[in-house]
Amino acid sequence: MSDFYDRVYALCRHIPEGRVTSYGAIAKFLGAAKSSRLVGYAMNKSLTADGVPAHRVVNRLGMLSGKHHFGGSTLMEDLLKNEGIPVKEDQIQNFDQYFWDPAEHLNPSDF
DNA sequence: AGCGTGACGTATA
DNA sequence: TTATACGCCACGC
Repeated sequence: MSDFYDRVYALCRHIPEGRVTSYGAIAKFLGAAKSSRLVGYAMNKSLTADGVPAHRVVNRLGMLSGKHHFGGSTLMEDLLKNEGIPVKEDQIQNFDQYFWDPAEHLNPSDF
């Protein structure tokens, strides 16, 4: 397992309940701002790993782009709603209000 | 070993 | 302003 993935997983575990972040924010925080796709790829793998709240990670528009990978059901949506995050039409409402920026809450030296 | 792919994001037209 | 193009890099075939 590559270091990059480990870092992504570690970071995701730091996402507080009821909050979400974006692939780009994660990539940027990990120093791979141009590799946001890799973050998404890593999340895909994380579906099989536990301790990684993949449902709290969405694209920069707050859209549930990965919902299709959650078994094809409304699981992701339910999980988010369950944490108090309003989701409608595969999109988080008031996204900026729930957005959680790792750079503002985590210590880069931990990674 | 090489090629295509992808839960994104930014840059152009 | 909306639509398309391209870069990015690890992974699977």
